[in-house]
Amino acid sequence: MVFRKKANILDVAARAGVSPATISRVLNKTAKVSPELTKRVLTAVAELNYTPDPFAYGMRTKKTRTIGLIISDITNPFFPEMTRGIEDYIRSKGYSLILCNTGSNIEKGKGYVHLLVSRGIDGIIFTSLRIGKEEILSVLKENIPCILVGRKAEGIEGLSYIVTDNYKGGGIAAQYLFELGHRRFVHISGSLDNSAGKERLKSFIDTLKGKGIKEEDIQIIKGNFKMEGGYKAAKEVLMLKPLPTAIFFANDAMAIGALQRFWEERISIPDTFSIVGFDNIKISGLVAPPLTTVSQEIYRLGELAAQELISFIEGNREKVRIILEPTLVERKSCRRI
Amino acid sequence: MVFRKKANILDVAARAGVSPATISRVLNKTAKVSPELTKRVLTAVAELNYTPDPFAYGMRTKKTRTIGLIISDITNPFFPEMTRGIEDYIRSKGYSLILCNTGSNIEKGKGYVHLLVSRGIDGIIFTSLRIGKEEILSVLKENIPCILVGRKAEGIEGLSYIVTDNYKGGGIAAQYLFELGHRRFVHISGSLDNSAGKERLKSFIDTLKGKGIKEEDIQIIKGNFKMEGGYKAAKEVLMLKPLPTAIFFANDAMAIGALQRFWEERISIPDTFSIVGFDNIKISGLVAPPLTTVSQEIYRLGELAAQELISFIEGNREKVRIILEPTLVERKSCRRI
DNA sequence: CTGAAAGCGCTTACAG
DNA sequence: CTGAAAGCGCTTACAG
Repeated sequence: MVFRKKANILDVAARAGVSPATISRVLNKTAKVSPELTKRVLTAVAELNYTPDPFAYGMRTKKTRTIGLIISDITNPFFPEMTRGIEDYIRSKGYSLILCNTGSNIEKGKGYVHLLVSRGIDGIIFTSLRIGKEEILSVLKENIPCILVGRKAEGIEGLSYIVTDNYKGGGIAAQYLFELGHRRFVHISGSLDNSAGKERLKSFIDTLKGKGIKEEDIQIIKGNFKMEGGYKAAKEVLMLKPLPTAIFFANDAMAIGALQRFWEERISIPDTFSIVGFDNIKISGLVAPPLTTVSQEIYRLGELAAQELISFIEGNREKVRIILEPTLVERKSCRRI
Repeated sequence: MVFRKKANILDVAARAGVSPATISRVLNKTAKVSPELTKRVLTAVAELNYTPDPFAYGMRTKKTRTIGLIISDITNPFFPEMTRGIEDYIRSKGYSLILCNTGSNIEKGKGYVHLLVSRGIDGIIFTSLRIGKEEILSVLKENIPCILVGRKAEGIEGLSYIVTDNYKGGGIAAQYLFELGHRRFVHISGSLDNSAGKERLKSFIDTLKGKGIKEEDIQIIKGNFKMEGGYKAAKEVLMLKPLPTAIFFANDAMAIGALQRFWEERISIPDTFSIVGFDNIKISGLVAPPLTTVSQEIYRLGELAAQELISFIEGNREKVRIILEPTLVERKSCRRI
């Protein structure tokens, strides 16, 4: 192939014997063009291997067909599954994904928001409100489509969200453990600055109390949704009095961290403790023992978020709140007592 | 805040009482501007909350400050760690990352390459050659900076790469297992269409033969680097005759899948088999038993790839081959016999 | 259905 | 050191 400068719309127009406007119209399907001209345009495009300049296009239309995803850390196993759901969907619609890891750092998060906006992305998917409500509000005010996944948009009226019914999920865990005969519980909570952590905690307690369990038999250890947090919490569990027989972790990552600690301490699961997690991340089925957990459709969560965001981008203005149902996935980390 | 149209460079110029060229020059530091004017420009920029239009900028400079990363699947735990290394680095340089999951589908991979190129990204990070050499060659020919991470660019002269010394890594596994007293081995290989899989296999065999182990005591089962592959391979291991005492998995994901299978079959590790993995992904330390593995610096691999790519983008033209050293991380999945 | 022309918002020779 | 002006490659009223 001879080296040749990239063709522009004028080259194609000349070759096809039409005006650049016509080229634009057939490529963007933005107006009717006669079959005759359409054909000439298409062959000229093919012959010159023409691809429209994305900058010029963007300058006119203000569209990048790019969306931003802001997460804390792609290394947290929850996020890859969700990210995959998002990326697969938007790709099918011709969009690309810009990935941003804040490391849970608020300033870094704000920096990403500005970066994305200054790059002219078409929309943003948030996974946390920790960036600050004012920040998100200001993006919304600029009319940039946004959506929140995995938690409710508490305190931000105009923000759409997609979540799993976390309140119901916590209840499922409580119910299951109770039916297995357990009467002394601990909950290792997630971070409590978001609806997911709060609802899992609250419903676990509510449900158990509803069954007549006393307050002192429902102990709480504050966690943070991270593996290391679970690892640390496991140690604290061992010092509890009275010792519980059942542990509900606010997510699988913490449960897996705890499993590790128990393994090190030669504490056998589920013989000593019955354990229930939350999320059903991929590896939960691969640890020993395989983890019983309240399952969220993580991939689906991402997919739906992407779908709604693109619907906003393409003109829909209705605020949306989608709530997915959690289900129990029974594996081997619990026993009847 | 009153709603106001976004300011453009003319607005700022008017406000500062200078020409748009001067605005451009101070913002891009592309020529000396007197302190006096610089100051006026800066305050006008601040007052109008001006951010340059990324499209107009791109149209003139042909730079997007965006790079593309093409991987098979972010859900494979190796990739998040690498991706994080990449993203952290490029972010610090003002670049953004577009994430592309091919699902190991060649056509989809090619589609991503075209998409990225048509979007005018500044560079591409590849993690596999499976997309097709012609494809990659054609990108290289368009003078778009590229780099390959995690495998050697076999058969593509002009492509720089960053890898771990996989040949040495396989040898480390062999040596370690041999010293523990093992004399009958299986290797569960990775996919063999890339240097990583091939070298880990070859050096394992070479090293063992060098110690006098007979061919029939070094069995090979073909794997694919995926968890499910390891799960399946574990079953095949059980039917081998003679039964090996040591298994070297070409990566941790497969080892973890196998651990799961062994757990289900009530086969105790390391009592029945000693197991060594490769990669040292985060969860390897969190399975039971914690996995002994040949460690790659995964995050560092990503970081270096990003660094070299940006150095290409910024003008460096020298081809680069960086080889990182693997090390053994001893945990609990092996025993002396 | 089609084309001529304006204009999107910048950067960068060019001239001084 | 600074500005006037051309031009990057498109899209989209406007006119016919």
